[in-house]
Amino acid sequence: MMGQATLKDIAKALQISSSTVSRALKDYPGISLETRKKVKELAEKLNYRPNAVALSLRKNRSFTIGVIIPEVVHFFFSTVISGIEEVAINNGYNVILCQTNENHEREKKIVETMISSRVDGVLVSYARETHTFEHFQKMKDMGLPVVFFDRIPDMDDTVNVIVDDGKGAYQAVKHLLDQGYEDILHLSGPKNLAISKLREEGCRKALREAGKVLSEDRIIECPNGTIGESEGICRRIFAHSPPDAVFASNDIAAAGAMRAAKEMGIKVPDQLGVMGFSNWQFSSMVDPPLSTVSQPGFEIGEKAASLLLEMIENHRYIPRTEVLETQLIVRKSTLPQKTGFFDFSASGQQAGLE
Amino acid sequence: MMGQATLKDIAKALQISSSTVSRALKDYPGISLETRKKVKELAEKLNYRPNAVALSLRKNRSFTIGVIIPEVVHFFFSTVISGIEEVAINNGYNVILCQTNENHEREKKIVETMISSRVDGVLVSYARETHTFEHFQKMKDMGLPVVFFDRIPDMDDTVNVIVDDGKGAYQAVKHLLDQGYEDILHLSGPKNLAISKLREEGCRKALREAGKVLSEDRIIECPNGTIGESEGICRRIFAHSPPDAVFASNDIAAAGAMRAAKEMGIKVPDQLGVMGFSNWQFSSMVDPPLSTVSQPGFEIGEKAASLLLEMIENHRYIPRTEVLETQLIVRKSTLPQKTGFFDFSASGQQAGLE
DNA sequence: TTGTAGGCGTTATCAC
DNA sequence: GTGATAACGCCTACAA
Repeated sequence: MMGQATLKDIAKALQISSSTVSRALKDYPGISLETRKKVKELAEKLNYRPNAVALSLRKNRSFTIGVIIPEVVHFFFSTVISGIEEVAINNGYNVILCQTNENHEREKKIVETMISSRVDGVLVSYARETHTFEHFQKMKDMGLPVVFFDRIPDMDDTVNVIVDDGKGAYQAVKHLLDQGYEDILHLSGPKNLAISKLREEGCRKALREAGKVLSEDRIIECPNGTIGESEGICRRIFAHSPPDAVFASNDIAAAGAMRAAKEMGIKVPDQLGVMGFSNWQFSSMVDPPLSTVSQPGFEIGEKAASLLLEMIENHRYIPRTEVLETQLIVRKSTLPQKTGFFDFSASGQQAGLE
Repeated sequence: MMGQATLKDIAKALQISSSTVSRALKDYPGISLETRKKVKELAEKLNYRPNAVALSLRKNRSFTIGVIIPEVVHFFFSTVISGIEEVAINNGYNVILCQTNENHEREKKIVETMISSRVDGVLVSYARETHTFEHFQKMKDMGLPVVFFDRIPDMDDTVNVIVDDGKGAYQAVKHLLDQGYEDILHLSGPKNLAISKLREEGCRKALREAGKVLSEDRIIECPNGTIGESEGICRRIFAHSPPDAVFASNDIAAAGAMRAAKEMGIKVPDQLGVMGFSNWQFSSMVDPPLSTVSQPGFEIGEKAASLLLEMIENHRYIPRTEVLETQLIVRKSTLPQKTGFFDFSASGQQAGLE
């Protein structure tokens, strides 16, 4: 058991040169049938597998892409990864995965190891803590292809893939208004993420069109994004000035609002409409099922990976931002009795999963 | 932009040999302070990063471990990955991630690329479709360290990390019986997975101790593990011979049972107790919150990765199976009124998350 | 204190 | 048809 067999091993055993072995295995022209046969048989017998590391070194291409994300346990990110993986594997690439846990220092270290590992390109959704982008700039300056998804940085000439958060939020809030809800509380995400701003903006726009304004005390930041956080916040607000609907920047926050409502005896959806964002797996399972805005995670991953492979193979790229559409998912949490449970007339909605 | 700087580049620019550069950068003894300084400055300026690929080739060590799992979107697996990553990154290893999507052919291909990539070791939870293990045996025969987790194969001398599924199931069913439920329906997982058998066995044992038997029509397989599947199955069964409790092999199936019950006007937990397995993220958010058995996913990942690194660094190993404990999580779905909502007396339970 | 040479596994190039 | 050689980037005996 002296490790993996190499071309040299086969060559030595067969008393031929390793270049011949290499050619025989790849069916190059100009190798006698007999040699080819002998080589292939021995290779099979010795369980020969080409050494990808040696190949990487020689070709200066690792056929590996790096993925930097906050956390795999987020349903959204795990679907994105599936999309990335699908494209990668179909094109002969491996995926190296690193999680920042939303930590900036860790992110910087990860960038270093990505560079060292000589990945052919990197897909990034940066950490919540990240406000400066020199580490990513460095990769770009080295000529390493980078595609940002979901969270896009304040940098020049990047390639990005996002969903139309503004429009998604707009549709969500418009739906709430269409259902007759009037006083909307917006639970927003971390202020430093562009997606938070865009969702807030979409929310404002829908209200504006209805002749309303989102007053400052009707928009509350949920920086941590835990269910406990939003539950606490909602409980306080429901106690002194209850809204009649909540539009949360993500489903977890929405679930917190539902919990608070339940504990305080506020009926969802009749006394309070609740709308989330992201369509987490649990959203269709809570009671009442949660209306939300679905983001095409798998497609984002596919798109981002495709763009990256394109950049890698073409050695050049056009800076741009690809915007994918969200989809409003209307469930029971925003369908008060008065408009009827099965009234799906408002706008392009669709029933829940499965 | 001629790619990454190499030792040679620095050497040439400084008119010294690349071995000197190498030594200077690593603070080897016997390099003049002056040289060292010059080298380090230039390295910094050129943004030099050691080429991990070259290192891998030379040392015959890639400092990369492979992870083969069915799907990242499963909450359980994503927590396992987090545990693996944590250990890996803290020990200077990268993680290559591949999903089988429960597909056997894909799994075999993945094993090939893992071998080609010269990963230093592999962590595996194999596909549901997989019934033969030659591909894993091949890795083992090549001397490639492998650790199996959660789903362990029928192979000799392997290293495994699992949870005590039998005991977890036993505790779960015992709790149901303690609560006064009598007629228990078991929704089991795919029959070919050892975990399914163990959970079923634990279920039987608890019943046996209570002087009952699990009759054949009270154990139903849910091979796909979707919510729709179990919902359909339960609806049929509830219609002609309703049990008073369901013990599902996973939370998704349990959620399906709850849905079926809700649609048929069966009250959970008073008319039907529902117990899941795995403690998915959504389990605490459904209504009523779902009792379940939590598996320490993160710890499984940590343990499996630690064992693997140990095997890698020691070049030898002792076949064994590490068994981690599950934890019964009692929530409202198995606490009928008659025993009181806050009666946590039965056995070592604990309240839900957050 | 520094340089030289060889090799990790592969393949492209040139030579016979 | 086949072989020898060099090169990818790095490290490390061994030499000087």
